[in-house]
Amino acid sequence: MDGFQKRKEQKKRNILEAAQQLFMTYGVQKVSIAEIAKKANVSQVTIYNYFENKHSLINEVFIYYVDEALKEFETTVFSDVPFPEKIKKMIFSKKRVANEIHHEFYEYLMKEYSNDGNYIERIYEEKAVPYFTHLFNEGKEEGYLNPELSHEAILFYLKMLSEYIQREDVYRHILPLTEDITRIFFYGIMGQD
Amino acid sequence: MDGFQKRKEQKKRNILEAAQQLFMTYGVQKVSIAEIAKKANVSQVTIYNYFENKHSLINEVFIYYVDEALKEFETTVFSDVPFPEKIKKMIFSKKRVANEIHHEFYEYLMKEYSNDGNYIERIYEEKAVPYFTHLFNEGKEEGYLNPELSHEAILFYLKMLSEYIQREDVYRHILPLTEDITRIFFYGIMGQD
Amino acid sequence: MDGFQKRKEQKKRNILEAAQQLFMTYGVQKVSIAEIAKKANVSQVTIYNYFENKHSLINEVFIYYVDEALKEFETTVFSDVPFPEKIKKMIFSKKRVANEIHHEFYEYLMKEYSNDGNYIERIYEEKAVPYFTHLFNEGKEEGYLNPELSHEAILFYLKMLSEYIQREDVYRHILPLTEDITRIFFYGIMGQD
Amino acid sequence: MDGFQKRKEQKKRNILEAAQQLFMTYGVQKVSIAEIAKKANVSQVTIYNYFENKHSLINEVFIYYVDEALKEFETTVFSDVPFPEKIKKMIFSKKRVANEIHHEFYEYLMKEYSNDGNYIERIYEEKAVPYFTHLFNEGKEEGYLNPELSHEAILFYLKMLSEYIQREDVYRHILPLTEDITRIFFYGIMGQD
DNA sequence: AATGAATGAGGGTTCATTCAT
DNA sequence: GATGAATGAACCCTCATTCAT
Repeated sequence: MDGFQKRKEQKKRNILEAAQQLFMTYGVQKVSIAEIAKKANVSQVTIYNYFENKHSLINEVFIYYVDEALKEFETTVFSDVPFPEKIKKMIFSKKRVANEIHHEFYEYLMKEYSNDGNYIERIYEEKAVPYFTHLFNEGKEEGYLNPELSHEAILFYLKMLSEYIQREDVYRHILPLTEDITRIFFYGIMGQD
Repeated sequence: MDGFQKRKEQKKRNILEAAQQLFMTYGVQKVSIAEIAKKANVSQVTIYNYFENKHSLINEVFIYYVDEALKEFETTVFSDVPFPEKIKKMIFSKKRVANEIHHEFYEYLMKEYSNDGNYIERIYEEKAVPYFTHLFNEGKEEGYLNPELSHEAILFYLKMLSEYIQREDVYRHILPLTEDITRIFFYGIMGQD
Repeated sequence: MDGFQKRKEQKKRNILEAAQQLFMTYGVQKVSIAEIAKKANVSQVTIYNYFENKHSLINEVFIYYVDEALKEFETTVFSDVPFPEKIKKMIFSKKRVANEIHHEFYEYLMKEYSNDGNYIERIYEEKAVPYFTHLFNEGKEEGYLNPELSHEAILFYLKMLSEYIQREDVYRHILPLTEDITRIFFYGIMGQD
Repeated sequence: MDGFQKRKEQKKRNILEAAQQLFMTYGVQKVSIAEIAKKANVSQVTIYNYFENKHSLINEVFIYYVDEALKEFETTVFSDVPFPEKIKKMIFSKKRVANEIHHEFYEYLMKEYSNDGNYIERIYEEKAVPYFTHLFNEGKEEGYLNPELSHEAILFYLKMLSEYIQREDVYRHILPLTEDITRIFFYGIMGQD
């Protein structure tokens, strides 16, 4: 890729990142193309040179986002730390992790253009699920996971937790509860005697 | 309250309910005043006669909604069923329960008009928290709750679970996992021997 | 129809007429909603309150236009003047006559929304054609029309002539030719001896 | 002209022809510079290297078009067929002939940039009119033309007919009427006894 | 109190045209 | 000379809100 292409890619990435930030802060619908253009320091039309329309942009932001999250997730899963640490990291990492798909994006795509969502979902199944399987098997071998539990149920909790914690309004409130939340995840509200 | 007032109240309630339904189906931003007016069989201006502006309407819908949820919650807490049943009901009831505040409403109010949210929050604290305390004490007495856990942490899980499950897209996928999810909530992913 | 309705109708007519004039002067595409609004002394949105979108407006202008032309045409056909006079009037009347459908309108509707055109065409066939038949029969009886000629061919000339003459740029140039043009229509370029 | 110049000329012609085709199919206004560039396989800027702006391009396309038509016209006029055949050919040739100037082009130039039109008109007068004179004299000599008729009036009919028939929507409908239309042109609607 | 009518502000999108390489 | 990238202006249309009855 020559310098020309490179700069183009860079600009596209700028737009994507500006859009991503704004989308996450204000929601997809509230953000206008004009705002994104301003934040990315380009004209509105430039955005249209890179993306067919707003929906395309949203879609690409979404893919960009999921890709980045997947990478981070992979790193965590194959890192050299004990199982509980991995779990903790996945739950509380304020950085986005793969098992979490921001709610509004998802709903938006699902509702408005239901077919596109499937594409995302497919990628997700193909890439993320194997990582989870790996992780859960590790957990079981080390005795941290009740082998009778279905992967789906555990996954459900993980997704829910990390997605929920991702939310600004939530995150602020639960920082002091970190320990207890982890405990509940591992031992339940009943705890162990 | 005379018949006049009564009819007036009724009309207001019509508007609130029309708005609520539309908000929940399409999201707050996607719903226009015109649509609400149509669904409530009134003119747009009539809505402005009852509510200062769209935000006021959203706010009142929100309050209306929380009130209804609180009532339902109260019924559950003081009902004559075992503790685990109550928990299950709170988590999986597809009907709205008080510990759950619909995501988009909440975010909307928080983000756009952060002061108003406090009002809601205050009501919430004053009414809902005591119910929770009652519930959790009952749980502890009956040995279902690890007394070392903070109420906040348990509450966090409850809210998260019920809110998350409320989502259409989630609900469909986790019905078969009901048992496991409850189990994790009570005993954690590690389970008990 | 009460005064309320009446004023509404009047306003709609204002918009239609403003639009019609602009369309005829500058062509359908060159005219913006803003211009029409300005000329009709209303806001842009008011136009959208009366017409679904620009295409709807064009369509209604078109119908309005055809209707008026039909009325005028009817008057001419059943008026108490000799056949050649009627023909002359139909050809040279700078006012629009029914056998003429402005080119750009027609092309626009045909090209962009080909189904709508059929509706117009149907009305046209049902209403205009009988008038023409009446006129042509009169012409034949009085010996002004070669009975061997098909109605279609004569109609073709009539439409063509009046539509063509309607054009500003053409009209200016052919005023002095009126007599000859009529002559050619009746007797052809060969003339009669 | 060296090979360099030649290639340059070729490129310019490519652009002109691409533009002409698009203009005739979709109308002048509907065609964007981007589309022309795509069809001519050049960049948008290249078009601006050859033509000052869109209007210049339209203008040159127009001239290009008239030139081609003139050539064709010349061929017809001086061809070795009887007068009536020439006339028929000029009227019904679906190929463009010189006495016809495509409506939209003409209107566009006349309306938007009325001064330029004169230039075209001048060329037209200087080149086309002599051909017509030649043709009409031939017609008179052979007894096909009423010598009392002004050339202008006959020309008017010719232009009108060929231009009108050029229109897609018209052409389809009048094919079966060819004979009658010619007859009317020669003998009028009254016919001859 | 209720409504039909009207509107200013703003959103997404397109286009002719220019900049920079 | 040729191009990819960038843009200001304009267009169609929507929406929360107000006016006038």
